[in-house]
Amino acid sequence: MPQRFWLMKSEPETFSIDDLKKRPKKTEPWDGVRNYQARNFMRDQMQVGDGVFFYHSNCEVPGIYGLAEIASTAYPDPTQFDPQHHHYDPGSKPEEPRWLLVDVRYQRHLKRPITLETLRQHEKQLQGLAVIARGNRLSVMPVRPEHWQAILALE
DNA sequence: GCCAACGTTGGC
DNA sequence: GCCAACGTTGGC
Repeated sequence: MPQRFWLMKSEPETFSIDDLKKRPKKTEPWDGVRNYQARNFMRDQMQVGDGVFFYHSNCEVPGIYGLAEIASTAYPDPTQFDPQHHHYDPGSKPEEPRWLLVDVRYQRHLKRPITLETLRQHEKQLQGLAVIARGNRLSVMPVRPEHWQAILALE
């Protein structure tokens, strides 16, 4: 199967690309996804080695700040079973987990961020890129190979 | 199955 | 902090 590409959002105050770089093995379980469409991408399509744009959302300058890769296939997100956890889901049972995650491994920072504003400036070239679509709220979204290349060329 | 109310996301 | 967009919930 050919390599796929993804864009994954994180609020940098919660977990930034710098945090990912500091993790043991530079790898982190991407927990807390509680959206079925995003879960299905992880469950059905993500493969080890897929490319990831690490996107900072809900911050001063939203945009892509670094590159990462998918480091595992999907497995159950343990935080869904922890009553103390912010992402606890009382409706999910261990024998039938509702929510999954993948491990994400740091690759590198971009020389400078590719901001949302920059992406929008290239909307012609990036037709269909979900992150610049109006009202889009998905935290995990696919990036077409031609868009991946075009965005990297903006670095 | 409809749809109003509500909660969350996330840019600005 | 505002608020538009949109997903989810729950009454009917």
